[in-house]
Amino acid sequence: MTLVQLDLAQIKRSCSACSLRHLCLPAPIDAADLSRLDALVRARRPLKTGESLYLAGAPLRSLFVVRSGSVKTFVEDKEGEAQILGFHLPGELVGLDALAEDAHQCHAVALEHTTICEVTVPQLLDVASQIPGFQRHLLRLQSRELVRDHEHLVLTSRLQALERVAAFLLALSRRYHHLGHPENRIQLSMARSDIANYLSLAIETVSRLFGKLSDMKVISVRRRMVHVLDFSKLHELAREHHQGDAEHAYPINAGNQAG
Amino acid sequence: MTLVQLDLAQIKRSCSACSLRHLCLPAPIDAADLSRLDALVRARRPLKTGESLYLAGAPLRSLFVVRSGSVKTFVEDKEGEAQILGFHLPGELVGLDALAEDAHQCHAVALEHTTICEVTVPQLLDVASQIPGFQRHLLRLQSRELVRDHEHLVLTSRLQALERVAAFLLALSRRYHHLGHPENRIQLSMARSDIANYLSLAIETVSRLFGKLSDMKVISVRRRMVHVLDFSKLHELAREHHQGDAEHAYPINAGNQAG
DNA sequence: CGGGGAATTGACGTGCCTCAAAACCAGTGG
DNA sequence: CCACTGGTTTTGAGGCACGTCAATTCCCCG
Repeated sequence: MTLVQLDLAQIKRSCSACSLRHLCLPAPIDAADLSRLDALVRARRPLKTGESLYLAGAPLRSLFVVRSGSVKTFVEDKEGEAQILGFHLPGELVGLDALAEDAHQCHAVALEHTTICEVTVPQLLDVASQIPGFQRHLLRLQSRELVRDHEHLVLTSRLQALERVAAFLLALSRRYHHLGHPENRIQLSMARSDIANYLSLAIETVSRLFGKLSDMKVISVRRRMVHVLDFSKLHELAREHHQGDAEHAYPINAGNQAG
Repeated sequence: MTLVQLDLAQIKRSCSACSLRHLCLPAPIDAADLSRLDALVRARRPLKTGESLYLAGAPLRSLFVVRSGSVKTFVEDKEGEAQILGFHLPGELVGLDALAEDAHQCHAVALEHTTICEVTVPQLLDVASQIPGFQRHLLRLQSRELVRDHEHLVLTSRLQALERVAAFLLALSRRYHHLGHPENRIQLSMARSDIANYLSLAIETVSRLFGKLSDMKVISVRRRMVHVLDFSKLHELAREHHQGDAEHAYPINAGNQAG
């Protein structure tokens, strides 16, 4: 390997050149600060499908940003049954829930071939106390995570099974679109069982509802490839804009059966 | 009102004299820093039952600490149906989910007569950047909130109705005990409908299960006063230590019906 | 003592889970 | 090129935990 190649690799994994920069860094950041950040971000060996980024209980050393691919985080109960907390796409910070106890509270596993940026916590806190606005940025990211969790709770607690699936697909579409993907084409990186677990449904129910949405010509599904055919219908099903829908006038209960 | 009384009131609401100090402040904090904090904490007019601390959508100006009483936070969907996100007891910070968008994402309402400490966000961030460890403390608090939310999700997603109620009571018992209350005596500040909503159950189900736990001699209930009679049984029911229980060998499903 | 919200209790219905089996697909090796 | 294997996904039949509806009962409070 020549020096030139090394330099290229170096540049390629620096924040300055990263296309995801606007996702993990605060908006106004000058060149000097940026290079300071570059110094402390390390690239990790890429993860293969199913490989673990960290385990619950592990001492907190670093936080991670997904660079490409995707990661699921989940907790396990005593019987070994998992509850998936979230799916993390490129540009998203992983590990924030470990800051309370200085130990990871959940497992993080790659859903596909995935590359990761790593920042050690002491360095991160150090930089945060020095670069104005960065401390605030961290708080913002954590707060955003809180809001996400609340949305997840509402998703699983207050929506019918079909509504959950529709909302899930819409959210994924939005997030991938935000990363520059076409918004009608969703390449799922997770298995049906992961989707079911995340939505608190049985795997068979998810499968059936994918079929139903397909029958309704709202999406087309082939294995893990989903195409959205009718966004407005999907929105309607996800109860996201409810513009005078007629057919499914369910009573909206304080705590319905499905949640 | 005399000057002496004013001074007493002043002292009483200062952080230095607050019995909850160890809850909202980082452990090692010196006298000078403490008085600096005192300067920026304001007491608010007490809230009556049902009164609102802030509404979703309101611009973020301050964060709040419950001083006495309790608060529920909740979001509302388009149909006006609520989903309760959490109950906040004395010493707990409220409003952290507003830091992402500089606007409150949920409503906060007092469940009983409640007193509140208020800190404006600019002042808080200012102090955080000056007092070493305080920035970290804020991140810790937010992280703890994340962990709480994850526990709430597991509670509603993976547990049977009876298990949820048991786990809920145990958690409340623990939290009040931590505040110096007797751990077997739980004075609920919220209505059955709030508990039901928080646990994603129908209000009738909660009522029936309170009755069932009472029949089983695990608790005694009279209106909003709950006494725990058998902690180990309650733990068992909450699936918190599962020591070879025989009777209810449910299959633990990937996504059971109730969630 | 009477009005009204909160809580309880009972009868019944159903959305989703469970169990079971078939279909599908990717990867492997003959 | 195709049969073989194992995991994933789909499809069907039936059951149950919890929701819904409706009617009391219980308190709190004026």
